[in-house]
Amino acid sequence: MELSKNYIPADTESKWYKHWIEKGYFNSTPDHRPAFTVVIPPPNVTGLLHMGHTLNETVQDILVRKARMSGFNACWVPGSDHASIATEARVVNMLKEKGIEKNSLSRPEFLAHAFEWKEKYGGIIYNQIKKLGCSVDWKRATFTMDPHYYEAVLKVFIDLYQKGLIYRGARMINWDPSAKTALSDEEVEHRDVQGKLYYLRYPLQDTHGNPIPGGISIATQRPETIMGDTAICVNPHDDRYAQLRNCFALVPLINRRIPIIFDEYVDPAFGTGALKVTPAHDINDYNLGLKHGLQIVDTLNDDGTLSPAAQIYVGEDRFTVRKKIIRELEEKGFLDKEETYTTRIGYSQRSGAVVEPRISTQWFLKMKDLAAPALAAVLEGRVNIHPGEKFLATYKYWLENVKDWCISRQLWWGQQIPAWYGADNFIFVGHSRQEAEAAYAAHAAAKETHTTTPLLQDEDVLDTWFSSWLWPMEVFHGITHPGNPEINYYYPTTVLVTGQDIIFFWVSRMVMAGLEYEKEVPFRDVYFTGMVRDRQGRKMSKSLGNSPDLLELIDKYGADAVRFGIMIAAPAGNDLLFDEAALEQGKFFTNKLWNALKLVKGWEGRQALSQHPVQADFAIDWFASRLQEVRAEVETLMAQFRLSEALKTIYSLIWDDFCSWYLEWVKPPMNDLVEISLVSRTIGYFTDLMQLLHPFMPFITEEIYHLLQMKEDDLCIKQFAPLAAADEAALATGSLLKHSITAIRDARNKAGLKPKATVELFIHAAADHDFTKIETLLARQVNAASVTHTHQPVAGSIAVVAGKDQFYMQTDEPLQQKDQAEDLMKEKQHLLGFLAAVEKKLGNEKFVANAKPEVLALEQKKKADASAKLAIIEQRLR
RNA sequence: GGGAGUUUAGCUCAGUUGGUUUAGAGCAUCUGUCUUACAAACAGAGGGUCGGCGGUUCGACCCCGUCAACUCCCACCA
Repeated sequence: MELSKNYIPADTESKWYKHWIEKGYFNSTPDHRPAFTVVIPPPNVTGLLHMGHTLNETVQDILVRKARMSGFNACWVPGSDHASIATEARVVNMLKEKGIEKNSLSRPEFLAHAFEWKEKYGGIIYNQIKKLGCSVDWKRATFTMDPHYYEAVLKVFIDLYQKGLIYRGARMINWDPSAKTALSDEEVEHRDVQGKLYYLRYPLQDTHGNPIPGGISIATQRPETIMGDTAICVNPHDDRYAQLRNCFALVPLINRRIPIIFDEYVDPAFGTGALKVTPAHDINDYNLGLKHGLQIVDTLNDDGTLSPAAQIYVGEDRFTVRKKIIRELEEKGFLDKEETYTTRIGYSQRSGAVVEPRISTQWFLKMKDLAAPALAAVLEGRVNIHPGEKFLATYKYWLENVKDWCISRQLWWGQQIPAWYGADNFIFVGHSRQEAEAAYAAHAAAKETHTTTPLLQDEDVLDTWFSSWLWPMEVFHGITHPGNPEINYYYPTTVLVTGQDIIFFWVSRMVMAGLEYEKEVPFRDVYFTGMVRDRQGRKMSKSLGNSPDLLELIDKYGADAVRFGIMIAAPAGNDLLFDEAALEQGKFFTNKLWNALKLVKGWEGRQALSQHPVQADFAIDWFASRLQEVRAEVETLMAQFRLSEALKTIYSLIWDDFCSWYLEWVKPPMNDLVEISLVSRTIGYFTDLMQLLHPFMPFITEEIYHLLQMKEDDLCIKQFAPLAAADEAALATGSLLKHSITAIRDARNKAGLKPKATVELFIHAAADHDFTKIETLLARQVNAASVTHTHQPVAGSIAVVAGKDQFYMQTDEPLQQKDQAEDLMKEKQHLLGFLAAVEKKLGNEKFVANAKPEVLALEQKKKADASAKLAIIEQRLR
């Protein structure tokens, strides 16, 4: 057996992963046990796991493994999302590289290419999830375009349509000219951009059509949209423009006559106080247009080029036109000036293109009635958000001000909208073409029309989130087969772990869908992980190149170290600053575990009965209690989702308590025989520690567990024994022992004793301190030839005051006591000051009157302890 | 513009209803040591006026006010 390893080798990792699957540990079927259900936030099917996913997946695996080991029927459902826009964009690019244009293909042909792509790249994500050790139930893997899922999405669409919640309407929407699709507000990212503000001079005409000299100057960032202007707007209280009532302006270059309108919306202080109104290309202008009954001139095509309505520059790209038109305006004297200006521009989150506000016919979902119960569920605590208050306000605000959801997308990759259109404004929404045709025929019969216009299905697909919001239900077929045993058993899920950035896209909408279709929230707890940033605090992004490759990291450090590194630095809900140094620490930790294993395994060949009758007894008792004490702490921390702290606690238990204290206390001298019970007890503790650590670092713990037990069918991943009570007295004595050893070592160092120098130790212990159990251990740890209790200072010795105890040491080696008097004086000063403060406090009537009894008792005890210590010090100084 | 959050050692963070915390941990730094599981270790050391100011209190990292810096979300003025 090779024990000196850096970290667990990759083949061992995959060996255990396979073994767990074979033994069925990841599988779940409904049974008598309570369920612990987690559904994975499905990653984009063609994506790669980035560090944000790694964090999320690790957190979920920790919770799931912990629950499984605690006796729950743990079920973690994996899956992936078809991610309509992002995936379609990638498929289109892939086809373009092959020289195939999307619009040269039929819809089925394109979908065939897309599914082929999905088969090829969809496995990458799953492979990464495996490498990370995620204990998901692979049999349940779901894709949001699986046949049953597809059906569920349509069913919900039809149902909501029939309930009157879905409607078709013309709206100003966010248009992505690159993907040629509408985007929801949430899919638009606003970024500050240095732009230019152009001041254009529009000629004016009075009510009779005569020119008014001078014209009017108007500021705009988008000179290419002037052909869509249908009014000039000024503030009615702006004296500068009061005389322009009923006058007209002429759009430069095309000389279209447009009215001057008055509205308080315009801020007189901004720009020139006059605004050009382009209802087709700006949401605010659109609203103004509605209010004032303005004409709408749409000067753009769906790909961002100018339409014939623009009259000039037709067919040229909007940004090219901007450059050209400015030149022309300048040449023709319409440009007054230009200035630099910082503005916020909307970008498509999916394609990166600059979003164009545009009027278009889309499908919408009314949100108001769905939002109210979803808000109530959270406010009433039926869904608990972690960490606490932080996201509650945002969630509340969004739901209270929710707008209707634009759910149609002009794409092919996704669930095609089950709506059919015929002549005579016939619209049918239903499950199949047959149904639609029957309805169409009936419609025609009723109207007595004999049209030959064919029935056409809506070309658009539904927004990806319109499928994702059913995720916690449909992974258990809850929509397609309501009330089936699985949905009844697993729903609501226990906890959702996701990034805080999709609280609106996904979390709130899942709550809505869950309440609508299961009459119950989809999850009890939501744990929001922070954003993963690099060590300079920058977002991880492809463009910065600061997002490390997960598989490379696993290759370099091992999956356990990656999980350790990412968890140790991830405070709940706060951003995580990713630093490879933390992964290194994880690797060092695994190394420490190997070394401890090496020590314990080394004992196996030299066991004997009763070689160390007394010496290790206390240590063994103490560690049993210490282990239970920390397990209880870890339970509490994990119940509060304070995973990072739980890991730190376990880390310290293993490194400090187990390795540095316990193993040192019980370790027999080299080549000595080892008592059998010590070996078995130590192995017992070690395996317990492995089980405690297992949710965080599954591979190494399983491997070490196996090497300690050497039993094929006994795995670390199994259920963990229930918590036992800790012996308080043993814990207190253990602290006393640690404390004493530290204090004595400290004094030895200060006295300049050699590390191996032997001393004689005299203890003057406080009344409530019992050293009898630990004297032998203490003596060994500090190289004391003998330990004696004394009631007198020992002449010519080194004295240590530690707490209420004092230790004296005598040695044959020369002592260097030079610093001692100084140290004691310092401590005396400090104690005097402290005592004065306590006495002042106890002398304060108001304090004594108001303080709780236990606080008062504490102060009394502090005073007594400090006085006792002071007495000892004074005795020494004399 | 509106809202939320953060600010404690060089870095990342703890600090639980204000009272043994004259503020703790890990990492990093420095100094020793290859000591019999472990130099990927062990033994030491240095490092903070708890963002600034003011207030409440016998007592404030903790409560209140104010200012500052940073982060995020929402809305968005041409």
